[in-house]
Amino acid sequence: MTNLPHEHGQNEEVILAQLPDEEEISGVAEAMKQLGDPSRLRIFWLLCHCEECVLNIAALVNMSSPAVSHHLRLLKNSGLIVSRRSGKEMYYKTADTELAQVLHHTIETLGRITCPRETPPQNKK
Amino acid sequence: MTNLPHEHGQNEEVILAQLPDEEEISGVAEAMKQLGDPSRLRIFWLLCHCEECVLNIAALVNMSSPAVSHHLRLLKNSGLIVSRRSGKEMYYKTADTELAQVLHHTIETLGRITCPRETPPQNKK
DNA sequence: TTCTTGATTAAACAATCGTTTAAGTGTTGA
DNA sequence: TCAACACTTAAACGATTGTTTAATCAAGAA
Repeated sequence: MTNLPHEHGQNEEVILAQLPDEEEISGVAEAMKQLGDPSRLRIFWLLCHCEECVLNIAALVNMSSPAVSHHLRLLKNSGLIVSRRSGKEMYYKTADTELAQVLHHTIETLGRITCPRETPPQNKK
Repeated sequence: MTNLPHEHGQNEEVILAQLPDEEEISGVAEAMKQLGDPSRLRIFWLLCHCEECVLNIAALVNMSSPAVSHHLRLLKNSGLIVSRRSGKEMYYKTADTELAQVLHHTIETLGRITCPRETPPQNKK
């Protein structure tokens, strides 16, 4: 019943039925895209480990505050971080959601894989 | 010893010491960036579950073969997929690496989170 | 060889993105 | 009220990205 150019031994019907729909794919891609930029990735990683105000974040990642502000807005729009005002300062930190936690865990895991430090890259067979 | 605009109660020194270096961050961002595009995400997801030739992939994700070929090249350059020639056809599938496995797992997890289907979004406290 | 099929490459284009500079909020304290 | 500080927004710019069309390459069949 599948209408493919070539017919191999595979069962594409079953696989296609499980293929996440447009909306679902877009949602995941949106989250991944946010962390596809090194600047945002560093900021997100930082905010996974502490809550900081904009000026401090800018100093820690060595960027201008408008640039940091811009990225913070994107991260916040994607629901990855949250903010809170205290006096003149705006404090940001990673959102306490499963989405943020999964991504944090992924980053830490990938960090070890893509650039191994102490442990050699073991191609487990 | 930290030279920050503001001094909060945090221990930024300790955190900064653990901040992944430039190279490590770039590597992770690169992998995430690849899957930040909905087209590539769908192709990658598909190739996590079957091995297919370009024309079939194009038909399954409803894209032109040049477009698919373009994305396949990017995914391959990032080490996320591998290819094999059999006669006139080039077959692609997800690479058998920890990197690809982690990302696959992340996608499946995020898919359930960002767009819950049967299970309601449980904000576990 | 020549023809057909499968896949890649190249060029062109609009669209998106990240950064910078400058102007604009909002809050605090003098 | 005014000035200083923290932050955000706006506009502009160069750079990158994704898609399309057309041309090219690779492999097998006639």
